[in-house]
Amino acid sequence: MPAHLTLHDTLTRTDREVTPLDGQTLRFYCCGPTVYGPAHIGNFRTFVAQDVMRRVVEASGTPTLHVRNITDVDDKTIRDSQKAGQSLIDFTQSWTAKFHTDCDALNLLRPHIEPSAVAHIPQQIAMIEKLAAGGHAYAAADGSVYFRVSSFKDYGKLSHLEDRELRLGASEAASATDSDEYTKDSLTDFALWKARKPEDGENFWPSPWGEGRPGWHLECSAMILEYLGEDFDLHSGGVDLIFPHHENEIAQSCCSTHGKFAHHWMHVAHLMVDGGKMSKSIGNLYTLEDLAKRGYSAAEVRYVLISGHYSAPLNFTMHSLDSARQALQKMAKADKALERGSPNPQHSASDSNPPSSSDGDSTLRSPAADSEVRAPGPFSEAWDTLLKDLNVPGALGSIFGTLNKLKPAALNPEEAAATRNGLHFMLQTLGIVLPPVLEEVAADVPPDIQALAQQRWDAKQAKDWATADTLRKQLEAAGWLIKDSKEGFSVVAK
RNA sequence: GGCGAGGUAGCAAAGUGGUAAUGCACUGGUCUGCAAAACCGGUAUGCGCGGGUUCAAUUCCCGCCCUCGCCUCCA
Repeated sequence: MPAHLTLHDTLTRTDREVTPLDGQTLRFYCCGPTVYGPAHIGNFRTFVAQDVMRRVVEASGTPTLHVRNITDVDDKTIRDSQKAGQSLIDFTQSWTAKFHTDCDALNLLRPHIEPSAVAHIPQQIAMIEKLAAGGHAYAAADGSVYFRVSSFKDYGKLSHLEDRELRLGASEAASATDSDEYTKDSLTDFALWKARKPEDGENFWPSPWGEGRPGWHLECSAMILEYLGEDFDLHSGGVDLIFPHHENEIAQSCCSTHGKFAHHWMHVAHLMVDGGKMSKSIGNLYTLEDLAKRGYSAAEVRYVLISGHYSAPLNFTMHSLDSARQALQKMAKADKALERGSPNPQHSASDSNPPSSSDGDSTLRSPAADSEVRAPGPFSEAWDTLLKDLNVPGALGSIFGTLNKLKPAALNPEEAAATRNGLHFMLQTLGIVLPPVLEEVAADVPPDIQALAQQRWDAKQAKDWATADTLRKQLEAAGWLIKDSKEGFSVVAK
């Protein structure tokens, strides 16, 4: 199989091969969540795309070092922890735990390192000192420290805003009247260290410039230096982070080291809901919990999130979740047919795993559990498609196309086994966990329904079609479907 | 105003200089007493609009319209 993934690079605006600088391990950094509430599916779109990227790299034989931060100190975490009457640490830790629960449900591989901002204050202060020594930072009268954007000639290269003119829009007009902002030499300068304010409460740290807290952009630069060094393979985040966050990271890092910083930039487009942007006021900011209440599993959500190319906006709807459910069923059925057709079918995973969307991934059937899943087999077209800028929707289409062509039920044992291995390779790479096939047995059929169904079966055996049909309609009206087979019948919720 | 992404069947979404994957939905058939499942088919002469280049464009070029994002802390 082809060796390397090709990914679009935001900086050079070209598709480039993703290969490790050190020839061994792909080291990459993802901007993580700010933990002041549950993450929504838009946030998760980015994390899922990054997860697929990592899985593809690993599936192609390259180990990874995945670092993703937890932002646990900023205006929102401080504000909301105070509202909740909790310490910042307690507050952010509980939301971090929730984040992890959601990540597990979505079958996201845990980053190898997940550093938090408050745990790296000294590293951040050290970086500011370096910047100040190099003439890139200056302290304002109130004790805040700013980065002098004019001191970095490459500022704006990533976002291609180098020759932009600052327009004084509404938000800027507002911030310009903020006393904080008056202390900056230039409107474009950004905070490295924010002086302590009364509303910060207990949340401040000592520094050479007085008490305060680090600016948001700084944590990523400092933690990248700590765990990945001066330059590393790839940096990723949502498109909205290109400016100013990533631009500022580049400025901080390049000016405080001699490194080249990230060699590749991957940005994930936003998720839209019902054709528009998500917003709290519209009430379309869904969390996994919201969707679980509507009966949708995290696996179904994941499928929807990967069903559009990461670089293009994706429209999320309830119908897309229904569609995902059916698509997963289709895959699961194909998998089952392949399993039946394979020689020495192993213990049927689908039999041993209860249908559950709320359990952690450990109890779900994961192709990752199969030991010899290493090659795409008949799905090489899908695999090749995936390697071209992570074309997941193209790969999914190819997988179905291949399944349609192969007719899983008609393969000989060897072909079935090989096909199943290939399918699992692809599923594992996409992080798709197949659901149990919805069939026959419905555990919680009420006794009266069961009795009616039995009557219908008896009538059918007596070839009393009229009675049988009447009873079937009666059951359907009550919300139950009858499915007959040669041996008997089953009742399924409509 | 600047920068960026996108406009492909009812919905979603790939893709290509040579006439449109795939999933959902819908629909015809086989099978079934009838259904369900399964299997075999069908469903965009068309890819935002108008020009241009070309033997040939949805795919390249130009112009225009529309949607979305970013333009200081939002994945």
